[in-house]
Amino acid sequence: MEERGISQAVIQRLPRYFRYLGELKDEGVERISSKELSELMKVTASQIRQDLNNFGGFGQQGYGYNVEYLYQEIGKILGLDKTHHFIIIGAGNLGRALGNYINFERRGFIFSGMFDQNLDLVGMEVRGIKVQPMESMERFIKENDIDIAVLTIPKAGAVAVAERLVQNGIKAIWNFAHVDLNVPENIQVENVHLSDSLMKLSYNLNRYMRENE
Amino acid sequence: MEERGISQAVIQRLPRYFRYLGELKDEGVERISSKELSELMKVTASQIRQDLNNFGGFGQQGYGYNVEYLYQEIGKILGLDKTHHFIIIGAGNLGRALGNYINFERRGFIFSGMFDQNLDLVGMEVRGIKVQPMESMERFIKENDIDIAVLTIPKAGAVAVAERLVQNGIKAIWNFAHVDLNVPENIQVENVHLSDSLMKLSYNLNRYMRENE
DNA sequence: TAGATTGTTAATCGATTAACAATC
DNA sequence: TAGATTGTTAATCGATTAACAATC
Repeated sequence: MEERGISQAVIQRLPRYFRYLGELKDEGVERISSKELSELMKVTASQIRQDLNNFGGFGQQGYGYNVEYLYQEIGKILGLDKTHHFIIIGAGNLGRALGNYINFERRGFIFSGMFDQNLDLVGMEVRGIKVQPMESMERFIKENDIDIAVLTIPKAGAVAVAERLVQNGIKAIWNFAHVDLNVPENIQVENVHLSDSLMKLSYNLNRYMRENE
Repeated sequence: MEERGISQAVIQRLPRYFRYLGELKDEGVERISSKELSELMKVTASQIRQDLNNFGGFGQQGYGYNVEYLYQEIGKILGLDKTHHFIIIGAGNLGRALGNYINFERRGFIFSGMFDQNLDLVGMEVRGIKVQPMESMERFIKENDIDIAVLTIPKAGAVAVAERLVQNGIKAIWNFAHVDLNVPENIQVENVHLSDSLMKLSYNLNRYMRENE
């Protein structure tokens, strides 16, 4: 499990580079220097060069970076050249919203199955995928080469479901449940705690208001 | 606009403290030491004490922290004792999912209005709130004391809509559009870039797979 | 070639952890 | 009072920024 020593702070910035480079590419920009990119993204040129050099030298002295090439390379670093199949656990509003989001497919994430405890939702279709009962989950994971699970269920059941997912070979969990999962460290978990995010916004909003009236 | 010098890293951790304390409170736990809490949350006791002491001394030597009191105090720091009205711009799947999420009300965030460009969606109801056309937005914001806008529209229109929101007195934007907004610095923006989050998961998943086969 | 800009080392800054005196 | 645990200062660690030699 040899840690490659690249900090999560760096990883977190890669998708943003990827996004800006994608836009530059679409605009037909061929090359860009770290300085130009830094002005666009409002970060330091130093940081861009340091971040990229964690993964290799993608630029050329005196020239800068080739936009198309760098875009492709960051995509590879992020693993977007690979295909992963994912399932969504929880067919509520949020689960259905994510299931309907077609852009994930463009990045290699294939929506393959959806599950819910609530039998009223079973049979419902989301983008051509039929919601199945929880009992079918184990078998489905194994037979369909699923390695990512998206958890959009209430926090009460989330920890137990996460354990079941792991036992059946899930390698990564995108967790929208408002609870910290308890899984082995070789399982990748990415938390999206929406209410935490809203509370942070709330803090900043109230602090600003306090200071200004 | 005097900066109070509390880092966003600290702010980001507050909702998690709040969540754990809420659970302890519900379990009837009366007091807890930074050491016990640190074991529960898998952080250092030092960090907990440092974080809290940015806002004042909430504990007592030899005793620890009173759970109920600390919970309340963190809630106040986060501004959860105040009420804020928010609107959702974009009545697509994600917008509707957020509109249907009732827990925000419990924290003082009141879902007050919803808007969409698509006239097919106008008139639709989400939790008792009728979707209105974009033209009604300006007036609605002013007449209903709205200070938070949730942006769940495609990135193409997001930057322009954000500017309109700001012109009409919105103080904070919870941005789900996959683009960086360009608003004055006194406007609070909290980004939730879902695909960035998924790409980070992808990186970690692929790195782990690379290292293990 | 001269100019530009990278890759990388060194300096700085900030955040986390450790230690301990204060005190309940 | 003695023991426990905070609040806070000092030490360490890591991340960011600056500087510059290498090189296209």
